[in-house]
Amino acid sequence: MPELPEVETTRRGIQPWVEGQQVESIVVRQPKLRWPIPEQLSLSLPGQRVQSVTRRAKYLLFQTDAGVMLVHLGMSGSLCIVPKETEATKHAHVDIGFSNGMMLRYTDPRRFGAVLWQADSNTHPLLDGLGPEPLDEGFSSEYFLSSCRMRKLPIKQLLMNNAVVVGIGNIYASEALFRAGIDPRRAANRIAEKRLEVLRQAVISVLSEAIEQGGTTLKDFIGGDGKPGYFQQQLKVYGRVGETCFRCGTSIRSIQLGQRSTYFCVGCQR
DNA sequence: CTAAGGACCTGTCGGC
DNA sequence: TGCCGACAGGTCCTTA
Repeated sequence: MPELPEVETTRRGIQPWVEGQQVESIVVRQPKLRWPIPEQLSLSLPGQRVQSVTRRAKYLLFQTDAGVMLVHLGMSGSLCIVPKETEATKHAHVDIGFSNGMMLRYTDPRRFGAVLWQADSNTHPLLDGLGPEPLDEGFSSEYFLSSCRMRKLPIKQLLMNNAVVVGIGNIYASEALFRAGIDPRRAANRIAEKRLEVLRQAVISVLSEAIEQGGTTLKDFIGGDGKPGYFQQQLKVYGRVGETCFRCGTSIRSIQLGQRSTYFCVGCQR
C-alpha cells in the first residue's frame, strides 16, 4: 500500500493525536512481523512522552526520551487513531494507548511491515545506507547524474533502489517515468543528462502532488485521518494495462521488471 | 562493487 | 458455489 506519499499522509494524519502525548499502555497481539517486535518496546515505551513523529524514507519515527519507535508499513500496513477500548479487528497487531484517551493502532494483514525499537541515540541499522530523501536538497541533479553513471540496470529499478533515493515505489516509479517520457527498461547509463534532469524533476513533482492529494488509494489505503487519498485519479499509467494513453491514445502496456509489474506507454516513452 | 532471484505473508479476484 | 492460480503498494538477504 504505502509509498512515500502514503507514509507522509499517514504521518500528518496521526501527528496531532500523538505528539506530546504520554504512552499509557501497549498491547502486542501478533509480534511476528517482518522482524519480531522486540520485547524491549513493550518494556520501554509505557510512561514515555512522544516528542515528535517524523519520517525517514518509508519509516515513521516516534521519538521519546528513552528511544525511538520505528514503524514500517510494508506492503499492507496502516496506522489509525481510534478511541481506547475500540475492539480489536482481525489484523490489529499493536495498540498503543495515550493519555488523551486515544489509541494508535497498527494493522497489517500481510505482516511485511515492522515495529522496532532503538534505545540508544544511534540511528537504527536499517536507516544506515539509505539514500537521500527525494524532496530534499540531497537529491540534486549532480547526485542523480552520478548515481546513474556506470549503472546499466533499467532506470525504473534504479529509481526504486533505496540506496540511490528513498520513497519511490512501484506506482510512482511508473508514473514519474511516464511524466518524463522515458522507457522504464532503458539502462540508467544510457540516458542523456538532460533527460535525467527531466526525470528528477518528474519524481519531485509526482511525489509532491501525491502528498498534496493525500496519497493514492488502491484497495484499502486510508490516511491516518481516515480520509482516502485522491491521487489515484491522477494515475496516468499504473494499473491501466490495455487502456488508452491519455496523451497519445496508444494502449498502455505492462511488463515485468525486477519481478514487479511495470506500466508504460510505448508511444510516449523512449 | 553490481545485479538477479527468493523469501516473507494474507487477501482478493478472475477463470473454470 | 467452490477451488486454484495469479497477483498485490516492500525490501532484506543470499548467491553469482
